[in-house]
Parts: sequence; structure tokens; C-alpha cells
Amino acid sequence: MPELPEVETVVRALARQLVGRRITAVHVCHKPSIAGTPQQPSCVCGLRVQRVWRRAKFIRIELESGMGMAIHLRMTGWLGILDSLVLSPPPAPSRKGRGSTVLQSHVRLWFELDGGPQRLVFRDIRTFGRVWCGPVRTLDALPALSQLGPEPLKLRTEDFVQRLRSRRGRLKSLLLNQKFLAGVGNIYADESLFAARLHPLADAGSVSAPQAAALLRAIKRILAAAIKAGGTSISDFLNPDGEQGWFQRRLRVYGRAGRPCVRCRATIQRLLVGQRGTWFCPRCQKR
DNA sequence: AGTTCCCTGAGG
DNA sequence: CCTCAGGGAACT
Repeated sequence: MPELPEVETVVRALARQLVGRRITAVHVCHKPSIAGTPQQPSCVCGLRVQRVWRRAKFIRIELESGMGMAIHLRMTGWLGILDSLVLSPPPAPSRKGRGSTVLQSHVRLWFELDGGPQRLVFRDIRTFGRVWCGPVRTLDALPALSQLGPEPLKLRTEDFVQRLRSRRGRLKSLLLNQKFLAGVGNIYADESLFAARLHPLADAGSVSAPQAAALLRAIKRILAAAIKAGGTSISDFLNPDGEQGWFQRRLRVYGRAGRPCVRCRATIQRLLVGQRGTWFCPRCQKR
């Protein structure tokens, strides 16, 4: 489930392999993956990749002539460069390998690259991911991109404190709201709230200024550590080279229902917040 | 602000 | 067979 650190991991790996390459052809095998694209993906053909960067959980690829792409992996999207592509059916349930063959199932579209057989491949098991192609200005104006809140790693404490304390509602829901803060998802919201000892159901407006400052510090520290670890691989996430991240070994509360809190040994509990699984320590995290 | 729905695979 | 995983658009 790619969140900010996983998308950053993808972007860093892709930038190395993709900048300077020219896209020569496009194949779309699953139309819904390009629903809402301003122009057909073929609009990027013949253009050289100039920059690969991240905004929130969006991958941005900028090409010559002011053209570009925006890609959202949602839960099960994967982006990478494959030397060969032999479209294969989804693996049988027993085949849980991480080998290169698995990366060739659920392929939704791919781009051919100049100077070789390599292809930029987008695969996505659950088909929630999207690829948008068109002029950079048009992509920037898409509602999902233009309405994004600030990047947490660039946000100043005083700005976050002010934003948070002017809002009402459940603290965790606010952290997941991409218009409020861009890039935090379910895993890092729970981990940050745990680190800051704040209850996921706390009312945002009732969080004190020092608590809010501590929360942003926790968010920044955890996101930075997860980027350094190459992201979290709970079920699906693999980087463009097909490798797992290792931040899942450092999760302190996410997915640990029924197990003892690493700080106080109370039993970690799970509840639903906005239909999202939410893990917290009932003793450490006060409302 | 809160709920529903989209989708496929894993696990009970 | 059932439930769960979850980002975000669309809905109430």
C-alpha cells in the first residue's frame, strides 16, 4: 500500500533508470487504468524523460515539450522497468514467489523505450491505480493534484499547528485527508499518532499546540526513516527492482492488535476510523 | 464530517 | 462461503 515513503522509493529508483530515455510507443491493455486522463497516453510518444519526482502519493514524470504523466499506485500499483515482457496470467494462489515472472502478471499498460527492449511497465492487481497523460499544466490542474495540502516533510511547525487547531473532527481522519496533509496514509498515520501519544479519535481542534508540534515531528521522523528503509512491504509493495522495503520490521503499532504495547505492555487495540483499520495503545494514547 | 463503493487476492 | 485489506471519488 504505497504511501509517501513508498512512492518516494519508487521515484528515486525510476529517476535513475528513466531520465534521458525516450518513450517510443504505448500499449494499454486495461482501459480503466487511464480513466480521466486528459489526453491519450500516445501523446507522450517520441518524447524524452526530463524529470521524475513525487507530489504526495503521485509519481510525476516530466517529458520534453511540456508534456508529462501523473501516476497514482493506490494500493497495489507497481511501476518499473522490465527487460522483457511476456504477459502472464495471474499466478495461482499457491505461487507466492517474488520472482520476475510475478512482475509480469496484472500488467495494465506499458511504454516502450528507445535503444533497447526495456519497457516502463505499470501493473496493478486491484486496478485502483491510475495513469494520467497530457500537458504538465493540464495535469497540475486536475482536482486530485491541485487540491493537495502541504508536503509534510516541508511543512513548518507553526503552519501545521495552526492548520490542525482550526479544524474539527477525528485526528486520524484529518491526517489521512490529502487536502489537509499530502502523502500520509493508514500505516504512517497510526505510527505517528502512537509516537506522539495521541489518540486517533481525539478531536483535532482540541489538540494542544505542543502536542501538534510533537505530532508533526513524529510524522517527519517516521516518514524519513521509512524512506531510508525503502518503504514498508506489508503485503504487496515492491520497489521498481522487485525488492521489498524493510520498514515493516520497525512498525510499533500498525497491525499489532492483541499484542503488548512496546512502550507500556498494555494490549494494542484495533478499531475502525472512517472504515480504515486503526491500531493504537489504549494506555499510551490519550484522547 | 461521515459513509459507500470501486477492485482482487488472501485467509478463515 | 465469508471478511478483510485501503486511497480517494462520490455520495449522504
